[in-house]
Amino acid sequence: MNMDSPRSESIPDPAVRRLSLYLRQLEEWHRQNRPTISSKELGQSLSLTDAQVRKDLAYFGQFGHPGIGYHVEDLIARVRRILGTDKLWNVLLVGAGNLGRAMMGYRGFSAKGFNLVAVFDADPAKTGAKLGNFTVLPMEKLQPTIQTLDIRLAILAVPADFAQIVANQLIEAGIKGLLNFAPVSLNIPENIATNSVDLAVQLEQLSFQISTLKNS
Amino acid sequence: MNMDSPRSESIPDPAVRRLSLYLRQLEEWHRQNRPTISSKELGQSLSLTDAQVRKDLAYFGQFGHPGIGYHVEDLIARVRRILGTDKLWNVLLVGAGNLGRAMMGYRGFSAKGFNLVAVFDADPAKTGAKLGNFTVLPMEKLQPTIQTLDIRLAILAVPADFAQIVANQLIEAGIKGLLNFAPVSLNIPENIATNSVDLAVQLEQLSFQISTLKNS
DNA sequence: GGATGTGAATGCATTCACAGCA
DNA sequence: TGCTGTGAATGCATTCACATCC
Repeated sequence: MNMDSPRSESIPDPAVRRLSLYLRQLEEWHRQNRPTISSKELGQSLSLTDAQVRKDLAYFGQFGHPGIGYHVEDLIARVRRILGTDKLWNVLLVGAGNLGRAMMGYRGFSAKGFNLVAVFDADPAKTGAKLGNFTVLPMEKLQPTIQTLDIRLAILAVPADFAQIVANQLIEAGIKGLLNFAPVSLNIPENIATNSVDLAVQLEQLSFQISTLKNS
Repeated sequence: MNMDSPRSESIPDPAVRRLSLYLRQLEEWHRQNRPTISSKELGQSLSLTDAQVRKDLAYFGQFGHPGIGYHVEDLIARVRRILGTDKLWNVLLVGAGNLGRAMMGYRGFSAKGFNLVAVFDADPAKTGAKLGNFTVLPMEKLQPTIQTLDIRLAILAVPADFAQIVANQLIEAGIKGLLNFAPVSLNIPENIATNSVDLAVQLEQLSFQISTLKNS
């Protein structure tokens, strides 16, 4: 069962976040038919040190070749395996508003191992409608759909006031990971993975940086 | 080496990120007419320790009252001042695709101190069209618009292949902060603030967490 | 020579624990 | 008593520096 994941619990969280960025960069080099890459180059492309890159990758195994670097195609496969995206994940979306429709239109999912397979909305005025390739389903269909399609990931694109309620419904229905776009802090059990993106928070961080970056 | 900005440079980045979350939570309590809040409660609402909250706020000043806590309305004003969102920021958007249109439709900007004032697209088929309240402008209008409206923040919602090019144009035209939704690592000068949101990266992180969270 | 992998050293961020104030 | 603000202690993450291998 447990082959080359020696110490899952001692891996720094920042290292895992960077792993996704390494992968994105590696895929770019792969498109350019670059066969091999050094930790130095990989680091430079993301403004990191070479040591940082090597240390990060070494948490998961020995993927490099001294004197040569990392084989791009091989490392991509390894990183995907680590992140769990070597297999395809079915994903559902709740919220057929502006943001939800943007998600439905996003063509980049499948290349990264994700498959948007169902869209829900609580508003009866929206359910039944055909938006792009999707028919918007009512919330009652949540549980059966999740089970039938073995969905573990959900994207939450509903108004702030409903986010916690819908999150509860999703977890109740068996979802294991939640990507939340509503500007609220969700109260989520320990065994459910969650991740939030708040547009206003992002802009605030820029505002702060600009306001305090006068002297350089 | 000795500079006269006492703490501006020694504030941990994670503390600044949490500041935005504190603000969001405080605003929620303010809507509920909660007059005062303790570091304990504020921490619990975000799964942080009370000491963490106090230490974070103390980087910026002494805002609390021993025995009582923090005055909600006052602290909101203080935090907004710190983040720079006590004044309104004009923001522009590049990219009138799916995601761009979602941004145009987002009603939550102004309450947080941001004002979307102009939308651009490189595609001549899109420029001139009226989308919602916005007329999509061609890229040639970038520089004059930025200067006329004193825009310092930009949201980048263009395809990956164009992100770097457009980023360069924006910086050239005087933009100081950049919120990038394209799945690429931008190469940006030191004195420009930047922040990225990559949907696939977010999902990958969830995938990893779920895959390695079996034992709990 | 050119590059990795990794203990050791450094540097940050978080937590502790307590003095001090309302 | 209840709560803040903060030095000191702890715990993590990053960087250094070098043995090792192609």
